[in-house]
Amino acid sequence: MLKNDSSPIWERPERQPRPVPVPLSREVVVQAAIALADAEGLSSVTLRKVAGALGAGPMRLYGYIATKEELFVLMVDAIYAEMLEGEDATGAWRARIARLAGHLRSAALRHPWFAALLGGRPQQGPNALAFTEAMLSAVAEAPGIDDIDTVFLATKVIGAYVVGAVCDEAADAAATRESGQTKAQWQDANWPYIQRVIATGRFPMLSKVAHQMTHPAPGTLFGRGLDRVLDGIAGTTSTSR
Amino acid sequence: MLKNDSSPIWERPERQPRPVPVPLSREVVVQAAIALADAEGLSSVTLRKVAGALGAGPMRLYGYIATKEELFVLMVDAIYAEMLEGEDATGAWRARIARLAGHLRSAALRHPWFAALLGGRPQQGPNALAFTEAMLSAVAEAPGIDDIDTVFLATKVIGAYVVGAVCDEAADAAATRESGQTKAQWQDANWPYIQRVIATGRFPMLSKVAHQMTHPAPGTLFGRGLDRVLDGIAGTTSTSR
DNA sequence: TATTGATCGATACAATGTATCGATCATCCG
DNA sequence: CGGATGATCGATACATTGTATCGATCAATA
Repeated sequence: MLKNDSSPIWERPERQPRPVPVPLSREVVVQAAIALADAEGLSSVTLRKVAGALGAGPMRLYGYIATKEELFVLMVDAIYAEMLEGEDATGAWRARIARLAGHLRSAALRHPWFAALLGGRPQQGPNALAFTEAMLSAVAEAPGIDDIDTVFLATKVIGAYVVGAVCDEAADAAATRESGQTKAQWQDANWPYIQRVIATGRFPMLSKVAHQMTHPAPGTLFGRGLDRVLDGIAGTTSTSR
Repeated sequence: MLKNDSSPIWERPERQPRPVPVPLSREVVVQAAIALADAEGLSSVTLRKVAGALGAGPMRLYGYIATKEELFVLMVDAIYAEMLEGEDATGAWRARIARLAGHLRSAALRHPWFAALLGGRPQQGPNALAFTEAMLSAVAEAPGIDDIDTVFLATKVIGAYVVGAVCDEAADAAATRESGQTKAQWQDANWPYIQRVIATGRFPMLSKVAHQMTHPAPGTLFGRGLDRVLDGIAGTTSTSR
C-alpha cells in the first residue's frame, strides 16, 4: 500500500490488480526476435519492438538476456537448431555432408540476417556445436580420413567453404531486401555500375565472367563448389563434372 | 551580417573569422574510422567520434558519406586496398593464390572488425573487385582450368574458403579483444564451458578433437586447408601432406 | 498474517544517427 | 572591384536506442 500519499482516500484510485504478465521464456523471446528480423530486417530488432511484440515492457527482457548482443548470439544458435531438425546420421558420407551444407544454406536464405551475424562472434552455442559434431562424424566416415587431425582439418575446410559461400549469397539477398526491390530490380540497378567498372579495362577476367560465363542457378554453383572441396579433402577427382 | 539583431552594436560581439576547417576527404574520413575501429572496436565507430578525431563536427561527414552504412562499406573496401598494396602477378599459380589468401588473412587479423562486416553486404567496391580479379587471373593459369565457367567456380570456392576461415579466426580475436583479456585468459575462461558440454557425452567427435588433436598454429591450419581446396580445384592430390 | 524475496514496468538518461537551417565562405559576374 | 549566388560548415534539435534505477506488485514462506 502506498504510505505517503497526500491525496485523501476518497480521491485516491483503488489498487487495480497487476495485469497477469504473458509468460515468457528465452525460447519465446528469441523466436520473437527472429520473426522480427525475418520480417523487417536485423536493424528492426530492437529490445522495445521485441518486447512489444510479446506484450511486455522492454526491461522485461533483461530477465532472459543481459545484453542485446546476447540476444543476437541466441538467435544465431536457434537457426543452427533449425538446421538440425529431423536430421539423422544416415547416408553415405558425401551425401550427409551435402545435406548438412544444404541445410545451412537454405536456413541462411530463409533468414537473410543470419550471415551478417556469423562473422565477428565465435560460434560456440550448443546447436552450433551439434552442427559441427554432425559434420565431424560425417567426415570421419570418409575413406582414408582416419586420424582426428585430418578429420578436423577436413571439417574446417568444409565449414569455411559453406560459411563463405553462404555469406556471399545472403549478402545479395539482404541488400535486395533492404532496398525494397525485387532481385531483378536490384541487379538491374547495379548493372550500370558494374559495366562502367569493366569498361575501365582494368578487369579483363571480370569482363570475361560478366560476358562469357553461363550463369547457373546459385544452388547449382554451391553444390558444384562443394564437390570440388570434397574432392580436395578426399584426395580424389572421382566426381568431377 | 546579422540583420535583425536587437542588441546595440556596442554590445554585439564582433564577427570572428570562421576557424579554417581541416581539409577532409573520403580517404581521410575512412582512415580515421579504421583507426578508431582498430583501437576501440567496431562499436566505437561513431559519426561523432570519427568527426571528433578529425577536429570536425559530426554533420561534416555527410559531405562525404550519406549514411553510416556507407562508411562501413568504404572501410571494408579500404582494407581490400591494403591487401593489394605492392602485390604483383608474379609466381606460380598456387603460390600466387596462397599469397593473396595470406594477405586477406593477415589483414583480417590486423583489423578484427573486418570479418564482422564481410557477411551481410555485397562486396562490389573497386578494391574488392580488384582482389577478385587477381584471384581469377591466378586461377586461370592453373593447368586444366581453361573455360571461364571453371575458372569462376574455382575462384568462388577459394574465396569462400578464405572468407569462411578468416571469419572463424577473427571471431575469436574479436571476442578476446572485446573482453579486454589476453587470448590465453579468454580461452581459459571458456574452457570450463566447453568441458561441461563435452561431458554430456553427446559430442564424441568434439571430445576427440579437444583431447586427442595436435593443435597446429592457426596459420599452419589455414595453409593446409587452402592446400586441400587447391587440390580439389586442380583435380590432383599432388601436394598432400 | 506479516515478511521476505523475486519480478515487473515506469521513469530516466546518456548516446546515437540524422534533418534542418542559419551563418559563413568562395566564386563568379557585372 | 563590389554584390549576388551557390556551396559548405556546424549549432541545434529530435526521435530512437540500450540500459540503470527503483518503487510497486506478486508469490512464497515463516
